[in-house]
Parts: sequence; C-alpha cells; structure tokens
Amino acid sequence: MTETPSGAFQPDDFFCEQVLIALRRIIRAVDLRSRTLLQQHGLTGPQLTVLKSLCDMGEVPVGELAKQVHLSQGTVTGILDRLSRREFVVRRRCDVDKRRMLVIATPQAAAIVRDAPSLLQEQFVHEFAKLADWEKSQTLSSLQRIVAIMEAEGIGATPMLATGAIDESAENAADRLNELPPA
Amino acid sequence: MTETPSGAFQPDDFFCEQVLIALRRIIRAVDLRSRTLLQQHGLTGPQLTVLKSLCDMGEVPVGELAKQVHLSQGTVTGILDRLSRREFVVRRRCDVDKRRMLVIATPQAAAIVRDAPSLLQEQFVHEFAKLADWEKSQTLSSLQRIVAIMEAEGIGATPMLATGAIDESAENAADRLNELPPA
DNA sequence: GGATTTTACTTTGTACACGATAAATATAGA
DNA sequence: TCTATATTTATCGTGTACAAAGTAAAATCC
Repeated sequence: MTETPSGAFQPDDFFCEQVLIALRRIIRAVDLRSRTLLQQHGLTGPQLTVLKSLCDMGEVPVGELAKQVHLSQGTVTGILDRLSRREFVVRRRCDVDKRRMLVIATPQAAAIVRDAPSLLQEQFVHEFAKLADWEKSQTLSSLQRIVAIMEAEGIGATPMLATGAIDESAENAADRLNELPPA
Repeated sequence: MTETPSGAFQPDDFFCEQVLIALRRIIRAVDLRSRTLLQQHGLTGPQLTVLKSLCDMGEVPVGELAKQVHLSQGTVTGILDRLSRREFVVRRRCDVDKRRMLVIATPQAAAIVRDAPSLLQEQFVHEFAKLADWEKSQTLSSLQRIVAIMEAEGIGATPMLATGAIDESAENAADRLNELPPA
C-alpha cells in the first residue's frame, strides 16, 4: 500500500481498482437507463417496477407493496404520490382496518405496463442469455464474492442487517456508488 | 420466457436472476455504508470522496474536481455547498479566469480525512486483496462482461453517451437500481 | 472592436432513498 | 371499559443525482 498526500491509502491492486470502476459503470448504466425510460415512456425505473408489481398483485396495502419491490415505505409513498397524481394508481382506505391504505393500478396503468417492454431487466436478460453457461455461472459467483465482502463489512456497523434475512434487507436503495474510488 | 399476469416477461434464467439480485445487494451495501459513515464521521461517502480528492489535489477549479470524482458539476456544487457550510472547503474566484471557482480543503478537513480510515474502498481493498489472483481476475472479467452488456444497451437509447468517451460519461450517478427485478 | 459562441459554474426542478417521527387505528391486558 | 402497546401509513428532513436553464466571463469570428 502506498500513501497519497492526504494520508489515505490507495489500492495498489490493479484488479481491485478495476473492479470498483466496473461497479461504478454498472450503476451508472442503470441510472442512465432509468432516465432514458423516463423520456421514452414517461415513467422511471422505480415507478415502472412499482406499477408492474401492482398490476400483478391487484389491490394491496402499501406496506405489502413496499415489501414486494424492496423499498422503504417512505420511498413507496413518494412514488405512489407521483403515480396517483398522473392517475396510474388509486388509493383508498381499507374498510376493515382503517389504518390501511389500499392501492390499485388503473386500467391505463395496465396498458402502459403492457406497452413498455423495455425494462432494464428484460433487455439485460436478453443479452445475458446469449452468454455461454460457464460465463453465466462465473459471473454469478464473482458477484457473490463481492456481495460477501461488502456485506461482511457492514455487519458490525449496521445491526439492521441482522434483524431480517439478508435477502430481505439487502435488496433496495441505490445512491452513492461514488464513495467507491475514482479511477 | 414466461409471462406474468401484467404481461411482462420474467427471467427464466436462474443465473441472470441471481446476478441482478447480487447487483442490487452490492448497491444496497454501498448505500448502507454511506449512511454508516455519516453517523460515524459526520460525512457521507460522496462528501468524503470529494474531500479526499481535494486534499490530494490542492486548490483546483470545480470542474476539474468534478471530473476527478466522476460527478456532474451540479452535483459537486451541492456537495461543496454542504461542505463549505461546515467550513471543510473554501471557494474563491480565480483571478486570471474569473469564470472559474477555485476550491480548497481547509486544515480541519485534512485532519478529518486523515482520521477517517474506514472509507468503503479501503475496507473493500483490504478484503479483496485476500483473494487469490485467479479470483481477482475472474471477478474483474465478469464485471466487465456486465458493463459491456449494460453500456451496449444504452448506446442506442442515450445519445448522450456518444458525445463523451465511455469512460468519461459512464462514471457517476447511482440511484435506482430498483428497476432491476426484485427477487 | 463589437457580436457570437464557448466555457465554467450555479440554480432550479424532478426523482429517488433512507431514517425519524407523527398520526390514526387496532388489539391486548388490567 | 379504558389505558398501554403495537401496527400501518404518511410526513419531514437530509443527501444524493441529473438535465436544463441561467449567468457571467473568455475566446473567437467578422
């Protein structure tokens, strides 16, 4: 390890550096895709994800929807605000349990979802499918290696992760990959 | 491919699905790490990244800093606003070229950066270094495979990407990995 | 030398994303 | 029954992140 003038350590390891750069580029690509979607279909990635789940689920309470799309309730509330403003979803209070708010997609939303085939995952799926089997499995195990390292780091610092299953708690969020080192 | 009630396609490919889930978990881990940093050191990941670069670079124009940390100028302006409010950076207009704004880290900032050894990348670097060489190179090539797929998708849709070099334009940003499919 | 274009930043507007907290309601227990 | 606790959702505050618009200064063109 060498030290920079700031006193912080920089990666000597070429591979590590490149790995982090690659991760940043991946996130960047996802973000750009979301913005493109917004321009093409008027809906962002998260909005489309929510809407799609909603079309599959029918009328559900907000909490259940949040769980399904792996976002916090606050985030989902915001997304629903934007979607309902454009009348893609309708909210109404539950009769039996009046704390609950039930959400349902409108027919127009269903139409939009049907006509928006180019969700990121679908394009990705298409391209990914072209890879050879060994490439697929290698890709997966590599990513899981990274996940293991990153989530191991967080365990001590974020007790939150311990409460739910890892698959349950390590699913959403997404800003700030910028704390990864620049080239 | 199978269809869900909403009419959208879901990945049949086990590997692909798992890859996307792994990516979400990685991003999630980075995000959580940023929040932990905020609590521990009072600075978020991006803020720390900016500050660290600034300590290394000395007094530089904002644009150069933005390029270094791979963020848009607008984003950097916001981060600098917050940092200068807390007197971690000082801005002054350049004498020779009065369009330019020069930024420099204060001594206190330098101290903070020196005392915050647990940046994500440093912990990651540490753990990553433990891997065997073949694992490192395999990880990198797998990630680059993903980058290639994702950035290829975007080229047609985002003319923006065509203006700058890919390395230049595909570096920052980070929200919304949620458009990736939930488990 | 004045008009036009380019460059460098900031500002504004939109959209996430989270945690913390508040408000409303339901359920349990005394 | 009536208070104590738990659950569910909404709201608020902070911090990214970007594009587009706005401002000011420099460079270039004619």
